[in-house]
Amino acid sequence: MGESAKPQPTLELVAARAGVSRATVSRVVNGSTKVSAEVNEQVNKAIAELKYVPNRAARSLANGRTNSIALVIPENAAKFFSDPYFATVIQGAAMYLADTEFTLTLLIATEADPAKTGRYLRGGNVDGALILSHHSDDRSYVELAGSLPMVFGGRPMSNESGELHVVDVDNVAAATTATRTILESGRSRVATIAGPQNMGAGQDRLQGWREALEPVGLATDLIEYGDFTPPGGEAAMISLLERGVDIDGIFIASAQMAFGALKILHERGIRVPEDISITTVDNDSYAQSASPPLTTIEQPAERQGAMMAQLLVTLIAGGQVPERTIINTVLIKRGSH
Amino acid sequence: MGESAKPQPTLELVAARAGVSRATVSRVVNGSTKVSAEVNEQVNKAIAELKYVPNRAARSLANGRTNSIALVIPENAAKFFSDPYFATVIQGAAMYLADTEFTLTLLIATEADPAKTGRYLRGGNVDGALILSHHSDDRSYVELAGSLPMVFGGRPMSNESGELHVVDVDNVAAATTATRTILESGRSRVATIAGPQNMGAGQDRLQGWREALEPVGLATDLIEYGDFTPPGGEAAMISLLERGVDIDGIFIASAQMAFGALKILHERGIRVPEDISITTVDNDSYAQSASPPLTTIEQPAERQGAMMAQLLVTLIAGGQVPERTIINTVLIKRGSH
DNA sequence: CTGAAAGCGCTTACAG
DNA sequence: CTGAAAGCGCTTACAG
Repeated sequence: MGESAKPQPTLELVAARAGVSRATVSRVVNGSTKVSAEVNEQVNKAIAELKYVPNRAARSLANGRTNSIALVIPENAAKFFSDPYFATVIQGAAMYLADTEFTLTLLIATEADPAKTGRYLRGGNVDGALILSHHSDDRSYVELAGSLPMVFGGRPMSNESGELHVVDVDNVAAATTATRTILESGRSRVATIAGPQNMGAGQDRLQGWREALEPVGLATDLIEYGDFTPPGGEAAMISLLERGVDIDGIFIASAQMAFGALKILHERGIRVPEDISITTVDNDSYAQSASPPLTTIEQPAERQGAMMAQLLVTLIAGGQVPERTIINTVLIKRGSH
Repeated sequence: MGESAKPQPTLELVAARAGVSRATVSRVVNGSTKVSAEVNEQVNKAIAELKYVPNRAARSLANGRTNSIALVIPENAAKFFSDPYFATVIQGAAMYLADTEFTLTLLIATEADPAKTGRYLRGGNVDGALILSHHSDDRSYVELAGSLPMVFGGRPMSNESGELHVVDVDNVAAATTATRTILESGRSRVATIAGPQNMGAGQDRLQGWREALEPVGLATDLIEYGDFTPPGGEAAMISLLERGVDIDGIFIASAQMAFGALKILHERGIRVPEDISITTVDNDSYAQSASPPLTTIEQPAERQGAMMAQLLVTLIAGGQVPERTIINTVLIKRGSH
């Protein structure tokens, strides 16, 4: 008959201690305004004394909300997680949600069972989802957008439906700006190391480079591709050099690739920016620590993540959000151009 | 009376369709062995046809388990998330759990409300927790270990209780090995750039450096500290050089710091490894892309994360796990020593 | 091997 | 402003 130690105190216990009904305790817990100040105080006192914490499962079952949000990440996560840009987006979303009632559930979209994630999302386990997939095979998520509030980070490749909400930077404009910065220092033979063409960011940055060169009558034939990583940048740089063309500028689609490219350039005694002017995207530690430090386009990744979370919360609450939200980028001039 | 569209099919619907009771459907869903093959098949057919997915909240409320695991991360997450090592640990844990019934909930231990995380963990919202905090103020989590299955990544600073489960690399041995590698190339004036001394890894690697030098009668006075980031490494390198001592080797406690130090060395025309031999810890893209590529100790971060998850799952299931699990490191020889 | 029934801890119309 | 009661969708002894 004595009180046992471990089990969490329940609403019922709080109610008994405060001398009110469970309904009233529930109202206090949920911040209902229709509770008298006096009762409100009693109940809060009991809650504090008992260290009562509401049971999520019960609450969820009763009101049909889960208070949890999925963060979907492509399995190809080795690359993904170690990319400071994505890591920072996640951080921004997580920190924003830490101040809300929502909890973030990490979902790895595994290739072994591709339907698993969809099942989970559709299974009523979350109130909404943040999608960071960027590959061409993101169709399944795009289709889910009809039945579950979702916000995409970066534009998905397969956007037929239109009824999507995405938070993105204007990658085309960013690349154009970065490329023009090279032109301003008087260069005229400008190459690019582009990102993967099965990602929106990869496509758009290549496009932006073109849009800077074409209007001024410069050639757009010097293109190599990398996977956004340092080794990818190294390989692309080598290929570029092997062409035997006189290059005096390169727009490189990510700082990590620029970093790899720089290494090759150093090894061959090619000077930056004297011989080749370089600009890139991402203001991460690669851009900052490179020699010379890289002139780059900063993407406010943390803000992007927070924005994604904020929009999703709005969506879940039944609010309206724009289909496309653009996060402004800023050009950071350093020594590489 | 017509069937409406959206609402998830319930257990009840499946039962009706399969012509059995809800209890039986529940048994099938949970893989009970005491169901006849025939009934089992009928039920599974109904489940497939209805695309039934069990409601987590209801299940959780009924059986007292949440099937979710918290991943606790210190708020000081800017540094944290962009550290490839931690990112990879998280990835390892997430991928391991993706194949289980458990879901990973990201918890940022916010400084604004330090008790919030504790409340969440104690509130019965999760079945267990993975703690990646490494600072001296991790006491609150250590204390929680009594009431909730927990596994620590890296040894916590305040380990009074003893009843802890930690997965760690042997940082002392790693540092000793790395430092000895410098000695083997005939160096005798060996400095270190150590990590933060409020983290276990920072302390232990400094200790390992000492243990390599003292037995052979070398001085252990050349110590500078950094925060594990490239800028931290730069600053420490500058301080080291300002001492005006002839240094011919440096053990640097992280690749990111080594990376920063290398930048300073390049600028001053000091050659690596000719003038100064360098070894470090972490086989990430910093170590791989540096010039020269860094001789380093690889910590299998993904495996560490997976191991943490695995041990926690065992603990939750009521199993026994060792208090300390050591992940082996491996020395990777490259051009910097 | 299978079913009826109680119960998990909340929320929420509905009355008053 | 407050309470009694039904209900959220499962699981699990308990019988049979």
